[in-house]
Amino acid sequence: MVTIKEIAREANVSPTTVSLILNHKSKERKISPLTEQKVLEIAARMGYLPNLQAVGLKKGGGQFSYRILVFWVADTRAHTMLRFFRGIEATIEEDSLPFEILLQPYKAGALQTAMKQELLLSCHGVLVCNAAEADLEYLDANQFPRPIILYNRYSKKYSNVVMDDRSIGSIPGEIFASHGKKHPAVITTLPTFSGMSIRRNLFAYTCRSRGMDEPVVYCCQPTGRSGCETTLQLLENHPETDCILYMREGLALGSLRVFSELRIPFPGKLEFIAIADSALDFSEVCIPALSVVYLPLEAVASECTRMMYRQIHTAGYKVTSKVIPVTYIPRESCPDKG
Amino acid sequence: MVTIKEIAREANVSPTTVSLILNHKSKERKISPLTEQKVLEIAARMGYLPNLQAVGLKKGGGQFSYRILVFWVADTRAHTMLRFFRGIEATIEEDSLPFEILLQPYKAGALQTAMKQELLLSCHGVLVCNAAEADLEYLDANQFPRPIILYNRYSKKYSNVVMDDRSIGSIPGEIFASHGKKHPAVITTLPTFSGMSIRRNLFAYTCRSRGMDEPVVYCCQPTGRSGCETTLQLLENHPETDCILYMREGLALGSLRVFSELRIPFPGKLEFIAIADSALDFSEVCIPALSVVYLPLEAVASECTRMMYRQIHTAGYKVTSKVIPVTYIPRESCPDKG
DNA sequence: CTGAAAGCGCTTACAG
DNA sequence: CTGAAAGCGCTTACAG
Repeated sequence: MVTIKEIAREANVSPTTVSLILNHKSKERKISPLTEQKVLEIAARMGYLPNLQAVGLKKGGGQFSYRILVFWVADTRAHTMLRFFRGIEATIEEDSLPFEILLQPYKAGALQTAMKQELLLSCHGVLVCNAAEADLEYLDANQFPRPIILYNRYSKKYSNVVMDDRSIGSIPGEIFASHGKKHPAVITTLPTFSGMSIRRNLFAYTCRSRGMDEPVVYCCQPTGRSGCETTLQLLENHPETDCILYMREGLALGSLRVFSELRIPFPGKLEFIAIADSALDFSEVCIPALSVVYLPLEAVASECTRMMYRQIHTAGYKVTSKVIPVTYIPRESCPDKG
Repeated sequence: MVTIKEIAREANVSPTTVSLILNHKSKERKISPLTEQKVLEIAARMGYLPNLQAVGLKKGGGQFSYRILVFWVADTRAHTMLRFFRGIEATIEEDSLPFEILLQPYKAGALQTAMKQELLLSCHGVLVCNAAEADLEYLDANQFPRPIILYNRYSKKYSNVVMDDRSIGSIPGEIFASHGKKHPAVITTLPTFSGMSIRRNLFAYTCRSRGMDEPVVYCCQPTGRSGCETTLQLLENHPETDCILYMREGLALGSLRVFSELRIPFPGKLEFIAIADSALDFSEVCIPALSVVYLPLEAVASECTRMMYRQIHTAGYKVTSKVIPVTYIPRESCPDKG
């Protein structure tokens, strides 16, 4: 990076003069227009950019806040992250935390590439979201200069906040069982983290232990259209299906068209529940309105934020894990029985 | 902020020792455990936090990238911002730009509060999104130390990238007219920026000039539920309505329940078009699938990003304005006529 | 086991 | 109109 000094040398003036000119103080300090012109030209030619750290160190004096780096995967889970972020923002405001949130996108499984040493040093704390198994292994195998908290991933080494994956899976199972259902199905995307498998396993386990069939599992792309097509396949291949668990809200929303076209009534023989990971307020007005296991993303975000504050402030803060409970919201797709 | 020096004084050791201890180098440098303990304790008690700017200045040597601050309003427009962000990320990757994107939420109309001098100095460029009128006035009335680009707002003072608001309004008008519609309606939220008014005005203008009625306008909250209720009211009060423009996609999605319950068929007498500002891929599978004026958020983001790069790199870069065209996508709610 | 000193890149009070 | 020098808070090679 070119510095003010190099420009000064090139222009045959002092660093002081260069600094003044670059900060638009030529007028008030009466720098000659010629000098100004020359310096500006050279700065542009050399591609000068201020070193923000030096500027900050000199001007800011102290700092105003803690910088938190949030690593998140920029893929279809974007809607989820949105609620998560709003949860962080809300908590920062609520607790008047001096936090500055910096987003750092990364590719699933490539956390290692994104977690540069210099990047870590430029923040006070790190929140890792959506870590894949490979990412967790990387975290486990290395030491880092700043405190790290995991969102929705289990860990022995790092503090973490998770949702109650077991309940997320068992609740729909219990409900379908109590409604006398026998032939369950699951529509899911490829699992992106272990929690998804836990949810599915607990659903299957609950179904079995309540005397239902082993759930039929259909896997699709994370789009509404794919949810739609997959649901159609499921119903063609397994017409006996009487209850469906959608592992993502978007898949359930996509499927509505199928139910409408096949004239499947709600309430009726078929019931379904979706795990609602999105920010859509649309699930309550669609037809049928979705029964959902509502993921408490804001609560998780809030806990992550507060845990981070404690972690940064408390020397020798111990690894802690917090499980946030989930809510079930019955609506038309699986109405409560009196 | 407490510094390493102050801790050193308090602990009766040198700053060097404190630095070593705080950087977990006690072992390799054989600092006595007593000293370590003492310093750690004092640091914790005094609430020490490293000054990242100083750390960065010393360690990083140079910098690795340009830091861009994105001011955005954390409200219901969150979905829009999501697509916008992905557009930025995609362009950064595509062009291999050395950009670091920092999100700075702010409240509509309170940009002034968020735009602290120290914050601006800590970045290389600023992208202001969702500015309200008051925010634009603030920007116009003041000078800033870093280049500023406006997203989707017109300005004489700052470079900006806007969507073609006139077409966004006129396209639906032209289409309804060509389908022989006579009684248009608009369902909107309160306008949050001048572009929304332009869209509405152009729609009304197009309707009038094509011999249709003046559009009936209904205003609602930015939720699916409110869109649903408002549509019901509209149809009760104005049963003659034969075409509707929804100013937000979420309002149209919310209204689907009404059409279904009133057994209004598509295709049929009634047609509607939505301005699609969201990231939902759901509009193509809902019933009826939505005809939309699709806002080119990714293209806008891409242009903002590239413009920022030029702005930062080119001394004396002039104020430029770029208009991004929109696309119309016909679907079931307003099918194309042969 | 510990410390004095140099220096990262900038800004600014002061001197000329 | 311009420059020499101090200093922001840290890290680290070097000396002891």
